[in-house]
Amino acid sequence: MSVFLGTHQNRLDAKGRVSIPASFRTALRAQAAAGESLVILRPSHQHPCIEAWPTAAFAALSQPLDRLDMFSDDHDDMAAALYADAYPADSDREGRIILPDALKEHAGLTDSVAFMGLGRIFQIWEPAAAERRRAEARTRSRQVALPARGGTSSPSGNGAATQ
Amino acid sequence: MSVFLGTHQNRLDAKGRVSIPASFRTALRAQAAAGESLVILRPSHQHPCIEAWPTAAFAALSQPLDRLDMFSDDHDDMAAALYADAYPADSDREGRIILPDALKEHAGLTDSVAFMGLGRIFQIWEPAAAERRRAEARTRSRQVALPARGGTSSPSGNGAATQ
DNA sequence: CGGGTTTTCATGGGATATCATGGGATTTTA
DNA sequence: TAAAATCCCATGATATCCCATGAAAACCCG
Repeated sequence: MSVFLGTHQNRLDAKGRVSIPASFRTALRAQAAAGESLVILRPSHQHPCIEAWPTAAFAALSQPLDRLDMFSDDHDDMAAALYADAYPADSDREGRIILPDALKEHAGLTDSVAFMGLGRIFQIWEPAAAERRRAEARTRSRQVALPARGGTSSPSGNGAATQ
Repeated sequence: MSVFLGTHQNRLDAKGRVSIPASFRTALRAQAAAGESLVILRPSHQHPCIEAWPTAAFAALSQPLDRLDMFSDDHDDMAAALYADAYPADSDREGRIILPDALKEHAGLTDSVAFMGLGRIFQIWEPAAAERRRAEARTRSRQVALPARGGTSSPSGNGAATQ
């Protein structure tokens, strides 16, 4: 079920803390098991933003690794791609997290932060970049639907898709 | 099944609340599962108005995403287009909701609000804009009806859900 | 079918809880 | 030892919850 909806803007304070929006916080807490981190943060490979994964969803990403020989190059490559840039984050009592400097730089964050819900995960953006990204996604998502008409492309059936 | 019919006008009050018309409320409540939001609000991609989706209908929109590779650009675009501008809303005991500022601005809402039923969903408009839109739709639907002589356009109003 | 009663609806307001923001003290880490 | 992280507390704004009221709609009875 989708849980992260909408785009919410909060401030990054002088101590480098930012409040996770309450609805995202509630959704993360509902999914986090005892002793787990609240959320896993990693740089997006597609955009100048941070991806935020509930811990269970992130763990599910690593399941294909289990099928690889632990000493193979494939295993090593995937493990590096998955784990080496990922950071766990827990919030303080007020629901704030601290973002690692490398991730802040990747996303170009300075004083305000936009939390963009994508259903199963959310992304953390510089607010103006987030606005541009949403506009781009609206445009591109129309184009996604159209070329799949004849069923020739591998994303099947999304002529039915949407908006 | 319940459908959203008619156009109803209510006031946006000083606290930013507006009553969902009783018939729409009844239809939404009939469809909402326990623990679900009553309705999902998102900006229309075609008109200066807000689209209001029963949560189940909105969830159905996301099913095509499941068929895309989660790490593909197409998936990311559609997830952003679908979720990043969508906000869940629950009503208070009197059946009122609060509209997010971004959506109010998109629809140009100030003090009155028009709820326009479109069958499976409804739209929320500034009342004068709603009136102009209904007039335009009447004109355009006549034009559509004429070439559809062979019954090509009569299959289901799936135009309702899209931009 | 009309009049009276009851119920529902939309609107308004106040109290309380939550949220986001800010700051200081203490502890941990490099 | 200094910087960073964590913990704790406070506050204004907003959302949520609760209650009231007049108008309109629905209902009932003769």
